[in-house]
Parts: sequence; structure tokens; C-alpha cells
Amino acid sequence: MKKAAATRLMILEKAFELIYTKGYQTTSIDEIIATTQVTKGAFFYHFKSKDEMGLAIINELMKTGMVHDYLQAGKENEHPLDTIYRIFKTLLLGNNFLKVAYGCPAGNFTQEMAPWNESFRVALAGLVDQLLQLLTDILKKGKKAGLVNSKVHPEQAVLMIMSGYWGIRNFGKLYNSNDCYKSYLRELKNYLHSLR
Amino acid sequence: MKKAAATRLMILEKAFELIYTKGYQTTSIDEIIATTQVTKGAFFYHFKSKDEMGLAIINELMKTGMVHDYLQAGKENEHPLDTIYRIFKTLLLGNNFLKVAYGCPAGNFTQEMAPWNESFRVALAGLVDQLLQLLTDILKKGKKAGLVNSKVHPEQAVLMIMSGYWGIRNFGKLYNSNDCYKSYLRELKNYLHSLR
DNA sequence: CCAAAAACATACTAACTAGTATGTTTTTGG
DNA sequence: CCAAAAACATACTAGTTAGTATGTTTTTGG
Repeated sequence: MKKAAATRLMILEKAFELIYTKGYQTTSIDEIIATTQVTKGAFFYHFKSKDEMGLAIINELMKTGMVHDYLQAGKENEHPLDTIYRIFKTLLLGNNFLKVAYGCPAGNFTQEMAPWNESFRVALAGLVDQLLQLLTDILKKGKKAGLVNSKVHPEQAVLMIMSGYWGIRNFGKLYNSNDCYKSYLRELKNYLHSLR
Repeated sequence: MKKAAATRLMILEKAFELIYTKGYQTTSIDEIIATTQVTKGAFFYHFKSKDEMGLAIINELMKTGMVHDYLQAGKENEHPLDTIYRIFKTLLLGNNFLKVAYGCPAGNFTQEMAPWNESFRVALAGLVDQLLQLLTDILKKGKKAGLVNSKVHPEQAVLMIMSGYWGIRNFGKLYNSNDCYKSYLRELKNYLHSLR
């Protein structure tokens, strides 16, 4: 029961990487089994269908992995708005799995699949809601501590911030350069300052 | 020479709609010729390849069409920041071609194709640069008129705004609802206010 | 009007797709 | 140890894909 789990996990991880760079629909099962050295029989033993694998990637890999990426969260004594800035700066400039040319895995997946696969859409929404919650909590604590302006709507502000993040990830693809990340981060800092 | 041009244009328009909803790679030529009632011979007479058609869609349809969508621009006497707000409000809530479930055509196209087709990437970058320029000009004029804070960096602010737009289009897909558009617009208004 | 070119039509192909049928090997628990 | 189940392997299938080969029809300019 141990080696089988490893096989399954390897499929998920390799498939995730392929899908991140190439997209879900254009990543074929043949390609996945070629890079994993797993045979088709093994693949379909672990997953009834490609979509079942896709869903497992969202729920078993991304859901846990992304929270980890975002949650280098609250160093104590740090201003909550600085925390948020740091999270996105690290995500954009300090993450060496994510590549500027390939954008954000969750963003890509949403864009491609949400309109056509309700299961994917719901799973992705759950995943993203986790992150929104995490960020919203930071702002709410900031409000309580008087470090964030009382007029700020945390959910609304977080939606703006996350939208900006997804958007700038797409701009990175468009220009194939992280210069736009830097420009975005400067303006994010201004925006966050306006929340004080 | 007239009917042929109409055929070509119809292919571009129908293909654009299909690609907008389904994505470029998952829209097949067979599907395009089925919905246009054009035969495969005619299709490949007008376009050497699928990619040539894709490029024509960007350069001949979207490049002109999008500027039109954005450029219900400057009513005179309107505050430039109000103009920008109105542009995005109209785009998000008042455009009856764009559907919440399918996002932004240019954003989708960029996400899917920019990493894998340099011609597409460059064409899309040209298209987007037009819009950024249009918005940047509005802010620059606002600065000159003293209606926008002199500390504002127009390019930087516009990048933030457009990123937010692309991002919230993706959130629309994620939740399959335009509620997030409304929330985003409220926060956009706050942000724009901070530029005064 | 009429030849040449432009525009369109039909039938095919080779490569790829997700998925299945039918095995063999490996692991597991009594 | 050994049968049964779990895990994996191989060969196939039916459908789809972009693109081509080879036509026929329509338009155009002299």
C-alpha cells in the first residue's frame, strides 16, 4: 500500500507540472505516462478518467500546496499591510517554481476549465476561498488593532488585491518579463498605503 | 472580390466567438467550418493554417474591436478618474457580448497561447498596449489638469487597473456570477479616489 | 465572351486522443 | 506459504485533429 501511493502521487505531481506549463486540455495522458514512466494501465488503475486526476490535482496537491506558498504569513510585530505586501512580493519575485511565462497555476486552471467543468470550478473556488480567507483575516486583525483604516472593507480589498495578482500574472505571460511584476508591486504598495 | 472577403470575415467572426467561449486549442477547424457552413477547402484557401487564422483574429478583429469597446472614452467635462471608472463599469456590467462565464477574450487568449506561440504573444501585446496607452493618456491629461495627484505614476496605475480587470474577469469565471464584479468596482472606486 | 485565376468543395490521410480489454506481476493478510 | 486482491503492463479501439490532394465552380479582366 506504500509504493502504490507513491506512484499515484508522482502522477499527480508530474501531471501538475505539465498542466501548469501546457494547460489541462493540451496535456495528454500519453504525455503524462511518458514523463512519469508509468504505464497506461497503472494510470487508469489510479484514476478512472483524466478529469478524476485533474480534480485530485486540485484537491490533493494545490489545495495544500498553495496555502503553504501564501502562508509564510504573519511574522509577529509586522504591520498587516506589510505582511500582505511581502506575501505578494515573495510570490511574484521569490518563488522559484512559478515561472513568469506560465503564470499562476490556479489562475490558469480557472481560466481554462471553470466554464466547462463544474466540478473543477467548485474545487477551484474552494481552493481560492481559502486564500481569500487567509488574506481577509490579516486585514480584519489589522482593523481591530487600528492599523488598517476602519472604513476599509476587508473582503472587497482582498478581492482587488487577488484580482490584481491574477491579472499581473497574465501580464507576465504577455510580456514574458517580470518587469511588470515590479511595476505592479510598486503600485500595490501605494494602494496598500491608502488602506491605512 | 467581395463575397470572398465576406466569407473570410465570417470565418474570423464565428471562430472568434467559438474561441472566446471554448479556448483556441480546443476549438477545432471542423467545428468552425460546421458553424460557418464553409467547407474545409474554403477555410484553407483563406488561411494557410489554424494559427494564421488565430493571428488574423487578433490583428483584424480584436485590435479594432477592443479599442471600440474601451473607447466610449472621454465625455468632455468628465473627471478623468470618473472616465476610467465608467469604462470599466460599462465593460463589466454593460457589455452584452462578454459573458461572465467566459471572461475577457484577450485575457483568455493571452493565458492560453502567449507561452507557446510567440507570434500570438507579440500580437496580443500590441493589442493590449493600445488600451494601456489609451488609459494612460487619460491619467496624464488628468495630471496636467490638476485633477489627478501629481505623485501618481500613470503607467503604473494603469497596469494595476488593467491587472485588476483581467483578474476579476477570472474571478467571474470562478464563481460564475457577476457579484464579484460589483464588489471589485466598489473597491476600484476607492482606489481611483486615492489617486486624486 | 472566354480563358485564367480566384474561390470553393469533397474525400482522404497520418498523427494523436481518452479510454478499454485482457492480460501479468506484486503485495497482502490469514 | 498461498490464494486473493491490488498494482501494474500491453495491445488495441473508435473518435478527433490539422492539414492535403484533387477536384469543380465562380468571378474577373481583356
